[in-house]
Amino acid sequence: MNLENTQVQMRKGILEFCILHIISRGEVYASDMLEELTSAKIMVVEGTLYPLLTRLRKAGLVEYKWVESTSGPPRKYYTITEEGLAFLNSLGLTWEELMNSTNQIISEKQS
Amino acid sequence: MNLENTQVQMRKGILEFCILHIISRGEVYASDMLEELTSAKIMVVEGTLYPLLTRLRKAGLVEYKWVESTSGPPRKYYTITEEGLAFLNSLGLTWEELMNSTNQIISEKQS
DNA sequence: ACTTAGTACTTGGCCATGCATAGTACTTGT
DNA sequence: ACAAGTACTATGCATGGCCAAGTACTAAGT
Repeated sequence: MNLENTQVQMRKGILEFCILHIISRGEVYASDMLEELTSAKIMVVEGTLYPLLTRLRKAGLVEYKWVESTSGPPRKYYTITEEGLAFLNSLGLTWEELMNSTNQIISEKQS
Repeated sequence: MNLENTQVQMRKGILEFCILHIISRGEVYASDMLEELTSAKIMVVEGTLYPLLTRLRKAGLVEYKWVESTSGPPRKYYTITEEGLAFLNSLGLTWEELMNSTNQIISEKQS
């Protein structure tokens, strides 16, 4: 029951939401996402991101195509699917509700 | 990869935060917490709450005392400890940061 | 007295997910 | 050739929410 562990738990589910959103804005590959997540101070490592992308693809929420790179191996560029967009919308609502609920609770004063 | 599942994931970690906060506001027992969480639209069931309370107690973040009830079996009334208060403060910061980070990402427009 | 219903708490096992770690494959620079 | 950098893959672990079943105590009905 340490702080770091709880922080990890808080990120669960949110990550999926954030990544779907990033992909929905245009073609990106893994390193793009890592960069954006890091700049938003959401720490993510490869070992988390890649399996998640695989899950999203298997669920039909995203697709990818191989694109040759001028430096290094080819990259998987991801795009969101129709189904992914619908899912993203639902997640947006869920996030809104969760934020409201939590803020409602922590704004209650001592009774 | 269904919606309900992701909603569960999003709640992870947040729950701990919410419950600690509720306890910090005064003595409560499990049903009080369930009621408040439900009224804030955070769905929680017994099988989730009781193990969590046990974890919090083992970690020294909360304490409880048995109190006789006029109707039904005695109840465990929980209070927060010094250590729990400190932990709660850290979680508050973490929640703030997570909200900011997530909102930063989902507010980015199509590039 | 016995049964039924309601309340409070407990326990064991399942599953999804983030993460650590190690490994593969390709390209470029020296 | 070799090293370094980049991109992706695979395995196994720990955490924690949830389901389901169970225990224990009290109060009300007959």
